[in-house]
Amino acid sequence: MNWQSDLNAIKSAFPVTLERWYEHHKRDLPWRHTRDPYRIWLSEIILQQTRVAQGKPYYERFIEAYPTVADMARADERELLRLWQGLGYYSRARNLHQTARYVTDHLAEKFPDSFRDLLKMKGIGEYTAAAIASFAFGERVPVVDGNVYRVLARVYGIEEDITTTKAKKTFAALAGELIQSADDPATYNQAIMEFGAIQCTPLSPDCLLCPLQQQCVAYQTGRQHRLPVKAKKAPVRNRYFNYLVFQSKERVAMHERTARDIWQNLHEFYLLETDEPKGQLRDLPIPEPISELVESGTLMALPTESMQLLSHQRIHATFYIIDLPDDLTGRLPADFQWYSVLQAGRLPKPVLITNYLEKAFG
DNA sequence: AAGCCGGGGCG
DNA sequence: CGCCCAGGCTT
Repeated sequence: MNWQSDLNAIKSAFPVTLERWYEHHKRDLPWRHTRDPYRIWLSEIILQQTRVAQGKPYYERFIEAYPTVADMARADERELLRLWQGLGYYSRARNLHQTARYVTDHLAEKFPDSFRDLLKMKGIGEYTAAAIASFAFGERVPVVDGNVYRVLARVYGIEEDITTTKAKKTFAALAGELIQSADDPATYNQAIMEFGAIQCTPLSPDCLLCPLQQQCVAYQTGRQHRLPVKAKKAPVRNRYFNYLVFQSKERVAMHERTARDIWQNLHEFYLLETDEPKGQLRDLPIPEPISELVESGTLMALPTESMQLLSHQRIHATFYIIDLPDDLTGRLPADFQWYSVLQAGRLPKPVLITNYLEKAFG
């Protein structure tokens, strides 16, 4: 038996193993006692990005308030939103109402009964369409939610970053292949999600009592805690660069950046960085020797503002032109030099500075 | 492809 | 405090 047929054997055994596990471990949840697409739809919308424990009481209240889709369609939107209060992602509630009205008014209270038609409803995406189609109508379409990413990434040792579009395709294709071997697509879909929720959990998966321990690539290679791979988005930091553009007789003072920071070895004006925007020169924390220069100089025109986006930073720049009397031009820090506009134009500079020079002196 | 939308529970 | 949760819509 080569590895290819070996892998296929695992693939066909996997769904049935999960289905059997599910029959023994499934939680008793209210939406598991019905095949009414309305109730299943409601439960799926509530459970989007929401834990079962948090959503369950809401589900009970909604079913009591609106036993049928027509009841929900007739409801006042403010009342529906009030019932939703505290669940978050409030657009879910608005979409819920819209779809209830659509099903009632245009589909004679009969829910779409296929994955394709369900997808057309407001608030129903790939995951929810697959969930309703399989749970209510037995369609053989795979759900791919956070649990499925985690379980498949671990069992098959998939290292792709699950936040990318490419990875979504990889997982959807694998899930679509796997569900072909399921005894019952609805049970299998429930099973893989339940398995992810209570056995193959994000932080401390119960690998020691896991029925897939032998075939799980992650466990066999000790990587279960590092899968799935999920890139964290780098937070964009706001920085405020207040430039004092000292000028004297058609020349400007510049220096080279040397710090371990952006724009290393590029030239810029005298910089005061603050962690919040400062609208005026007098609000800036100007150190002693420089403040004397500013006092003696002349502020020319209004400050110019511009912004530059970097990968993980947003630079907000404000430029103040300060004209210095001749006798003070030697008082800047030692690394500053005076350049004609032409000379300054030839220095290596950040785009932000180049643009400013062009606009102010070009 | 990336940003936005939320509240709660967990280690 | 950061991560994650039965995702989907908009830009």
